[in-house]
Amino acid sequence: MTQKGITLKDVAAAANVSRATAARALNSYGYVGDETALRVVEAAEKLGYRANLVAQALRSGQLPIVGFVPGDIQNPFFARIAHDIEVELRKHRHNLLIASSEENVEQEKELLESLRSLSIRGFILAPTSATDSEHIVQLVREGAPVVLIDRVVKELHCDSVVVDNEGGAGEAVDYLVANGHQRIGLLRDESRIFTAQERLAGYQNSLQSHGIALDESLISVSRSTVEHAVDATIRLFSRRNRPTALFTVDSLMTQGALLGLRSMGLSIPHDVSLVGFDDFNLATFTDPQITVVAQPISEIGPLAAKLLLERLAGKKIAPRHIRFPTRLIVRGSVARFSRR
Amino acid sequence: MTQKGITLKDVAAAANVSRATAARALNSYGYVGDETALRVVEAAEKLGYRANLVAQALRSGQLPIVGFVPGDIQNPFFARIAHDIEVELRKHRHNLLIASSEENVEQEKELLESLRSLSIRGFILAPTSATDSEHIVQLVREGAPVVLIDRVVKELHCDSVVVDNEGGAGEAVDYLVANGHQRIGLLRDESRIFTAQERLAGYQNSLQSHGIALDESLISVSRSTVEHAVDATIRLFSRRNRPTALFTVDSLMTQGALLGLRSMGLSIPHDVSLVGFDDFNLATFTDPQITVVAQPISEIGPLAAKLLLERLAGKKIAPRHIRFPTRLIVRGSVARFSRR
DNA sequence: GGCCACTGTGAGATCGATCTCACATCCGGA
DNA sequence: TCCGGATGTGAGATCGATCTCACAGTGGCC
Repeated sequence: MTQKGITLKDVAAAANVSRATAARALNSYGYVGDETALRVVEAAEKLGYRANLVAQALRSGQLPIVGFVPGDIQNPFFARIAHDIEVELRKHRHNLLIASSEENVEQEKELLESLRSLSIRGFILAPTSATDSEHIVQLVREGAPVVLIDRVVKELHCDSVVVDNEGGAGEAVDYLVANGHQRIGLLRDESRIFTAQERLAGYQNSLQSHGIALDESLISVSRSTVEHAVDATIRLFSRRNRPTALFTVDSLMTQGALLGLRSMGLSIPHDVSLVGFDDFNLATFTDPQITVVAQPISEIGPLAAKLLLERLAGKKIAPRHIRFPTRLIVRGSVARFSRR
Repeated sequence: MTQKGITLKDVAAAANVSRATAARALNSYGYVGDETALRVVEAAEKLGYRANLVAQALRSGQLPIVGFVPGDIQNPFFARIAHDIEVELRKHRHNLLIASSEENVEQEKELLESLRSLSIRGFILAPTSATDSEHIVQLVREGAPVVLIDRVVKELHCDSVVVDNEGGAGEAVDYLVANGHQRIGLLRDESRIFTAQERLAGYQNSLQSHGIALDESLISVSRSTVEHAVDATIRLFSRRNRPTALFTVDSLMTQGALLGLRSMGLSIPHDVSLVGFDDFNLATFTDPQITVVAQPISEIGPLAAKLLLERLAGKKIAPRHIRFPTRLIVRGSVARFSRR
């Protein structure tokens, strides 16, 4: 019903040769007479023969499929990366199977389990947890090619492509300090995630290097969704001695902050200065436009795909850990702070 | 290297039975002694046996994978749908393989070809072209389960899930007319795409029903990207007798219009009123917020997945064509027009 | 007592592509 | 003239799970 079912056998019969010879002719290996080869190729064409990849996979043990497990495919960051990976894989006749972990470790484990029994060739993975990673370690130990993106897992010997979260966050805070801010709020997500930890560290380091004491009450934690970030923002700015500036650790939280501040009647940058991590299309549509730390998002996917394809091709070298620099894009959401 | 390689044979050996019996015990069919079954299950567990899906697929002719071919995963509309489909499929132990056509018919053809040789079970497809569809017709004719979303192809006998584009566009234009607008511009993408045609028709019908003559010079065509839409907007509003209101056919074009109008110093809704098709998160971040025709996006993916799964389960009924209504969300981007 | 239905199990075939091995030819050089 | 290597081709095995068929017990019933 599903497959028309023109198999190699049919082609061989049509060309009056054995299956072995037909295979040789079509895949050009071994000895085949010119005339025979031609006959086979023509028969294949006439019948519309397409090799059954599943059968090939059974022999070779591998399907031409790569699994991508992002935190959330709806996040434009991952959607972009998925797209780029797919383009790269297509060049090598591989397909991309996307299974979103929804930032849930248990789901991540289940997904990897199920992808493994599919004989998938390799994995590109944004691990949900920086610590609960035994399942990934196991995967790598068994020899499955794995490339980590966006986030890294300690003690894991595989390629990774990440961004300089600490440096980027530091640069953002430096910029706020340079504009006279001292009470700088931080809106961040749960620390389980690797990037959150690094960005927090960047924030702390920057403050410290400027001799500004860390004030825990300026840090607000929430889940990484627009809705939760709105609440966290309101909480943060409802206290008496509120921050004069805010740094948000990802684009969803930046959006939440924007909405939260607006609902409180606080204007940017007059009342509050704002810098967000991760550029997003919305940032240039607001008034004022939002100053952000941009990630080189267009490079992450293609590079991750390339690293993985090299592994698939059998490259045996030490794991490579690529870390891209970030870039501060100054727009209009930061104002100089002067004691009022 | 990739698979540890515990096969049914190993389990059978460990349990001291034949492969056939082991299979019976694990899949519970046919006759197996209670004790034997227990022994097999225990052996399987101890060895950590997982059935090789590729081998199963070779026999059954089908992998537990569904292919999704959207116009572009980076489009939040499709990203959301992809996510919803995936969730639905996961409940039935199926995986989702995403291959973006990038709105290119040739690429769409190639992708479908390559997915077919993968023995994929079914397809959810947003066809790039309303007319060049022989390849899809062919697919359906061969019995492959196909569900079309967002767009429909004429003369194609398969399930589809779309939105009332014509009605939605009509409602948007009605609303503008009700606010006193007569010179209503249209920013639309290439007509090859089904939704574009329908939305254009809605625009035309609405004007006609209000006795407003169609003015071709008020219609601007561009590719559906923010950048192209910016240019098209500027072109449209540079002419002497410019529109007092604008209707944009998708969210990318709405964004382009926003940027284009801003760059020309035209303010919304003072100088130009705006209604867009398709709600998008940015719409509530702008000032004023944008009035849009919203699609019930959260229902499309799950329904498409359900229809497909029913087909996979063997349901043999006439193709179902679901068309969801749209909803006008009035925000602040439309002002009453009074002759100045 | 004998026959049949029901249970339980294993040998081998099957899915489709590919690979190994064996068997033919054919040719040139010794 | 004979031999070894280079060519060309096919039969059959293989990958792993599953299914068909055959076979062997066991029990019940006439």
